[in-house]
Amino acid sequence: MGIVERRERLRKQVRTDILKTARDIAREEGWQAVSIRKIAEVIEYSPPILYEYFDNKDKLLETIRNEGFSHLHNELTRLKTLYRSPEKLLIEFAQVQWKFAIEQPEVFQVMFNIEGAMCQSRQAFQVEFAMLNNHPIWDALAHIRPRSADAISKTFYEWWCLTYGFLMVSLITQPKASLATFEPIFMESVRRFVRGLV
Amino acid sequence: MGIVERRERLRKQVRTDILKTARDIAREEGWQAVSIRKIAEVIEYSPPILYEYFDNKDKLLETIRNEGFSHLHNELTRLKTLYRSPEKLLIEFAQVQWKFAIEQPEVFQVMFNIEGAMCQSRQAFQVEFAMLNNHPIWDALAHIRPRSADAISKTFYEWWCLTYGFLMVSLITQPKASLATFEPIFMESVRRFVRGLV
DNA sequence: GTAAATAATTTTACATTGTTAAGTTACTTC
DNA sequence: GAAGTAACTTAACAATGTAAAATTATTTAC
Repeated sequence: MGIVERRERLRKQVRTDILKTARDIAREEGWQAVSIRKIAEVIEYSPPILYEYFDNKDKLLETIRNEGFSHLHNELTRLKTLYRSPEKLLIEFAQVQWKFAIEQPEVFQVMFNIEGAMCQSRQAFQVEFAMLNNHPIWDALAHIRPRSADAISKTFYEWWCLTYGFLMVSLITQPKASLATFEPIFMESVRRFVRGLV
Repeated sequence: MGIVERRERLRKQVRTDILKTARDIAREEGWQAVSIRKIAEVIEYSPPILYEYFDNKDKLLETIRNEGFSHLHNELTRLKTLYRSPEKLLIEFAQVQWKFAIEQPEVFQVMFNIEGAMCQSRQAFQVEFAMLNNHPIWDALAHIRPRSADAISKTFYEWWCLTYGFLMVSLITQPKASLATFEPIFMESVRRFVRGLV
């Protein structure tokens, strides 16, 4: 009997719709405008239905945040298979980060609690910024200049502050239309950082 | 008759109390917890009184944001009188920025719409990031390495992305208790940036 | 010193929010 | 088709920003 499967498929679809709708509203009107009721209206269900899929609004945002971080992480591991040179990997990944932040600003906003997005869970940060080896970026830095784990961890942290920091400042302070102007400045900063590593 | 003056003084005091209370609540419980009613309760007035002092909640936050930016700007001009060397000025100002962000995180949060703070007005950014000469930082960069105005403006922007970006990433992703750990990393990044300018 | 005028403040109200509990409808199984 | 279960909605609560109306306190004019 495919009844259970059909139900499961439907559930999955509704869940995806909820997440997509939240992102859509956020992109159009900002995260302050995202409410359970508005999402419910768009997906044509009553508001309490959302609580069948997410414990609360915070967990919904947490899901979007985690998807954002794991999307970038997947891109990073994909790039690792493409480029042997650690320098190239860093630069290409920075490019991917920029593209992601510009194309999906509403996800980036949730990832870092900026511009009205607010998610309590700090779990994603502990994963992203864990200063352990075996992270592709950490490895790349270690390959470019082998040093003590502590020294590399420091550079690892500087990397995230440079890339994510640049993106945050740009997304927060610049009007959307003029953002493209800053991409070359960003990429040049990244290249200088990579050059300065040796 | 000093009646008008007395009233004016009282008004000023209440206004200050409102701003201070907002910051206090934000520091203790975060900006999501700051509500007109809660502020009113603390200053022992009914909620609508707040609208005699600020058009709305957004304007209240805008005031805190502007005060934050002008405080830093004042510190910068103060430092300019203390240090002749532009390199020294940059490094000392970075130190002031760090101190400010750590000691008054709730103000920093409003300045950049992070961690639940949300203020629509972008006015402060236009002032802070206006790539014009006569800004102490812009001047310092121009003195360290004289170039075209465009080239300096680019570096000027990189400066803000480095300093504010580093602070944002740190404030957002790190638990308050461990923030102190990152100060030397921040300062080293700034020094490398300054060294790299020549 | 009292009445009128004005300023200061509060009470009441409305729409919107997240979220829960109770109720209802639709579907599946026997 | 009846019983049981899953899916869903309605109604409700407390908290929010904010406006209008009502009230109280203070000042001014006589």
